[in-house]
Amino acid sequence: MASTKASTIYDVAKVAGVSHQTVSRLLRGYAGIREETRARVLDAIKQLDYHPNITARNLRNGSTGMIALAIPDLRQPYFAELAQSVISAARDAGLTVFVETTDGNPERELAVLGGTQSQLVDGVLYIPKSIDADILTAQNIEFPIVLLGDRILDSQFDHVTLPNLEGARAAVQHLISLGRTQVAFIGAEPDTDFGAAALRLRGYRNALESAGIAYRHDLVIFDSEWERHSGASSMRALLDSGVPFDAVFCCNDALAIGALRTLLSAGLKVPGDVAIAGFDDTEDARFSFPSLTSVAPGRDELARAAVGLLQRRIEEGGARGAREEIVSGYSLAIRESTVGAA
Amino acid sequence: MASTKASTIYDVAKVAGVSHQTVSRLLRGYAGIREETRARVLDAIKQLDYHPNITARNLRNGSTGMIALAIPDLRQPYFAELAQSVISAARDAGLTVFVETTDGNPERELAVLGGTQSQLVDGVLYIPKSIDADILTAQNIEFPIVLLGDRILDSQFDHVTLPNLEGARAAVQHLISLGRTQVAFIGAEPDTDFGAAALRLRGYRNALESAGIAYRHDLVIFDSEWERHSGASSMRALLDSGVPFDAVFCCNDALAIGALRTLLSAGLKVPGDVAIAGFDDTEDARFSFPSLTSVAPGRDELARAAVGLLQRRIEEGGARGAREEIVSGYSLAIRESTVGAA
DNA sequence: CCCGAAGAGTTTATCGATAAAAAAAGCGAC
DNA sequence: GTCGCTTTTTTTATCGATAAACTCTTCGGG
Repeated sequence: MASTKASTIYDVAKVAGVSHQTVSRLLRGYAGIREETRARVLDAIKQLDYHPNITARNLRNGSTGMIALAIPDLRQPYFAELAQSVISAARDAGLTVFVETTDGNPERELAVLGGTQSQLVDGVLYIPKSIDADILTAQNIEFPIVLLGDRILDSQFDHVTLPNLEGARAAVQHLISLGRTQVAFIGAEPDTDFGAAALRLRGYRNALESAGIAYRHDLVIFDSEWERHSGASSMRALLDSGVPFDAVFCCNDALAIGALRTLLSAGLKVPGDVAIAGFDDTEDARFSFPSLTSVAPGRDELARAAVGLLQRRIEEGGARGAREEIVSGYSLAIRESTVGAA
Repeated sequence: MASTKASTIYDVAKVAGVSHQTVSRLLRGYAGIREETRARVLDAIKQLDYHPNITARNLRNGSTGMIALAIPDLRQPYFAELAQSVISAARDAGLTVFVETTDGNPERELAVLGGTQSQLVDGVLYIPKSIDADILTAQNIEFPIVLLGDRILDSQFDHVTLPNLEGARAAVQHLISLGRTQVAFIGAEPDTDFGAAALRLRGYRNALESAGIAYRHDLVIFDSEWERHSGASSMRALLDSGVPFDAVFCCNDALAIGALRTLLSAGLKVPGDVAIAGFDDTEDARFSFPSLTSVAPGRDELARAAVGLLQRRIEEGGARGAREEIVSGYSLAIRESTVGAA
């Protein structure tokens, strides 16, 4: 650490009566060292409480064992939980993570890619929010990067994403199976055919279709913020529109929590009057009242896959293999907001 | 970045036709450089898109511009929001943060202090959970460290904490001002006179006293987890005990959210039958239904203070000044769980 | 008895920056 | 024109590790 003078391999070497190189070799598991010498060096290491200086090693080796995690905002539970999973997965992989929050701000999202600290890390795990594929491609990125999360667009980059379509379809099918026929959708995004919103909307339509229910524009609410407050206003808008509905699928749990709040404060019963389901299975979904039915992507699995993929790319060095796309599995956590007593 | 050969100070020097030292000096804002030379160097820097190698600089300077944030678990909103504030504050201070999650596990909490990466950072911002002052003191820590958060114990270290007693007192006074007289307390911890739980309990007792209400053991529920699930079971326990109560103060919002859920699913009206207040003012408190009255510590202020203090300690080097203790301000966010219509 | 190969260590160069010392250039005064 | 002083620039050493090249034993074979 900065404030104390730590011992170096030279100190160890001096104590052990060998050259620094012998120490270095031993540390890196080099075979040709006599048993007696090895013992002396190990002894010196213990005696001096020597720890290799990572910075020096990094400088020499050119790699740091650190990855950056670019994430919009830890205040949102979905991101916080994802970050936690990534950090754990990275630790298991022997990497340390360096969290860079972007606020979903395009400028800051870009800054991460060119920023000062990008040289400190071996690669970047990127959870984009407002940046789209074209901008990203135009950046001419020449280091390992893996995109992660729901808002992944078709791009040249490796990415790890959620079963958007399938998950949404399963949730909506569940709502329909309860006898609901007027299922609203909150969280559509205008003007995109790609991305999580579009895929989840497609899953919703798929489910309607297979149940023989006609798709209706007036049940689809646009909302590209996907936060609690926007979910609350979107639901307000839906209620104000006067269009009758008996269920809602929200693109994520934050929207659902906000929508749920609006429903309850409007005096409606959930799930009596309106059943509601979300996506992400964040922890707050389990403790709302009624608790929230939600699509649960394998978050840890996702994080592990992303870290693993990034690590492979780092090891590959320049030689880039074909782009990879990993999609996690999912399950549907059914709770009170769809099958409650109320 | 690892995969591409970045240009160095020597490359810049060659292009500009000067020595590397001239470049270095210019970069560090040294005055004695002729205008014409300066222009040539700046030109070369731009031309080569040169960025200084941080690792090399760190090795030479002995400092890294990075701090570690040791935090139990990002999945808990309070920690996630605090982490977000710390990261922002650090960025403003020109530091980058390196998040280390400990799961509140004593072993891992200790590991952070001796761990490999501790040499990578200039200091540590430590949010302890299960570790106590004695253990920490015994660690013989010889680098800058600042303790942060609610669970700060009396110790030899600098720390930045919340107005535990005052905040709790204000919340309970508010409950009493609504005419509630049987105010329960969830989140007490056995066997401690220090720490947030004890201080908040004292605040609770203060409020009762000044209102002339007798303190009653049967209204105080022990809970040292302070999580949603434990809040739910603590409330369950309180209800099962049969002790009548018309208000609850919970030591944090997570407990309150869990308790709220139990109350509502037991068919009680909030705040009609029971008013409830929490502590932390996390975002989920604002979107529960009813929304949750909560003590709002100045989280950003807290984070800024902690980062600032740590930075000062880092700059001081070994020469340690007197221990500092900073307590943030607070306000009470009054919401539906105490003054709702229901 | 000398040569070559293998084994065990040591010396020297390097990563890319900063710091200190040394050298060169510029400039006014005598 | 050159001495001395300041300004500007270059040279050399250093941070703590790794990599490559080199030295010194030891030992077996011809």
